[in-house]
Amino acid sequence: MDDIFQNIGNKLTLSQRIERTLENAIREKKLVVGSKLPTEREMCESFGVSRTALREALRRLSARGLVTIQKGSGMYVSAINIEDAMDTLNLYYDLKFDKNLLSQIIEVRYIFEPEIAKLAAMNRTKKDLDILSRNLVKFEKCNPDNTQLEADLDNNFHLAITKATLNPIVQITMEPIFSLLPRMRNYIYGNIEGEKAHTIKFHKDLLEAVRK
Amino acid sequence: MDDIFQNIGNKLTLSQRIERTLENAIREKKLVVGSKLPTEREMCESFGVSRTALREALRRLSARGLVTIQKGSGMYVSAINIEDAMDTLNLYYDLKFDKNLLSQIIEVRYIFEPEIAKLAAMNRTKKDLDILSRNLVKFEKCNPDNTQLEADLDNNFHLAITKATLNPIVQITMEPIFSLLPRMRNYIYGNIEGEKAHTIKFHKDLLEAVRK
DNA sequence: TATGAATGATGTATGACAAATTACTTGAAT
DNA sequence: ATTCAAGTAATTTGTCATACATCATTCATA
Repeated sequence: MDDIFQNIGNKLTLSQRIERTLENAIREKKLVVGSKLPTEREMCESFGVSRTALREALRRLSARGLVTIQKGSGMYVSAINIEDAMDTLNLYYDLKFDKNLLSQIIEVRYIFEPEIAKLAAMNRTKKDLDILSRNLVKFEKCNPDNTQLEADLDNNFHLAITKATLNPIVQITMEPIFSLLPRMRNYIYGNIEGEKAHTIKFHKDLLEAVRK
Repeated sequence: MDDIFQNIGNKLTLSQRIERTLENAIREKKLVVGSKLPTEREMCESFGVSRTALREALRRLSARGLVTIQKGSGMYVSAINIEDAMDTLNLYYDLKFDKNLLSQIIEVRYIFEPEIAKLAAMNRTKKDLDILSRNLVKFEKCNPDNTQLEADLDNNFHLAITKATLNPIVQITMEPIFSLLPRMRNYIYGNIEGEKAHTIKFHKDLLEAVRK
């Protein structure tokens, strides 16, 4: 056990230690969401660090969505909203995007969505059904050349189903996958023969599943 | 349409504009993953900004996992790894954690995992089955008081199934949900009568599904 | 080859000023 | 005397400049 020689070089920088300290305080709810942080000057004093180090720590926290900074006003603890939380995930998919990923995403959608539809069927309201069937009609009527509108309708259809489940986790889980749809458009439409008819059938099946 | 009076006050700070410029360059692959960025001094000159503004932009980017900074060496464009991508999502779940969320997560797992098992059944190897059945034996033998080991085994079981699907999207999608398991331990074990027996049955069913 | 100095990179500290917001003071009108 | 408004002062974050510390790499030298 030569643990003696390990674990030396990974010491954090000062600003990273400040970042963690503040992050932990937020995680442990010692700093309440919405509350105003002390001013830079005050925090520099209490931490005993320079403005440089403190500011860089706060830049990191704001980039991650934990604090909001308003020039001239102050810095506030902010609740991480879903959009920000998924931003990173979207970026990840963005950078990894290739044809291989495409087929895998389609696979995931085809195995998950029927289950989502079942869950939606248990919690749906009449309004949800109206939204879905109206969307389907529009999609069928839609001019095949208007790929933008088609993609939007398609995307909205699936989002409407996830919302009908009343389970936010489903929404958070699926939305990054749906968000890839616009980028996949060029691959799907035009490239694959009979794709639209196939999509319509898939949507009809889903709608039927949600109805029952 | 009084759009005339909107959209004035939201101009970005200098460091935020630098951040976006670099982010776009990375998204558009003008900056390749793994490549070394110019030094601070060089970028300050070409952007025509101070070191402060540039550094704060790079702090944001590093916090989001887009660049890695090594003291004394330099700054590098880094591939966002899954762990970092999910860090934000985990933080989001962490701060939102309550009993309501708990039941929703369980719901998601119970509707998704059988489908994942089906997909795994099509791509599994014999080795995958061995891992799963060995895990199941360990889990049954495990001392009920050792909640840590139980949770780890449980977690590993589900991770092994997702890996057997050979679809990384499944893994990325499910891992934040699985990662909540350790935090849910106190709620699940001890609080719910017969939970372990129920879990074992669930695992057996999944294993059977993967086998077929 | 191995040691250590020199160089170059990022990390931190300090002081100054710019820009935006907030708080306060002052003044006039009721 | 009270209320409201405008303008000013104070506060706070944003940017710049400079200096030095700390770590990593390079290179010269023994």
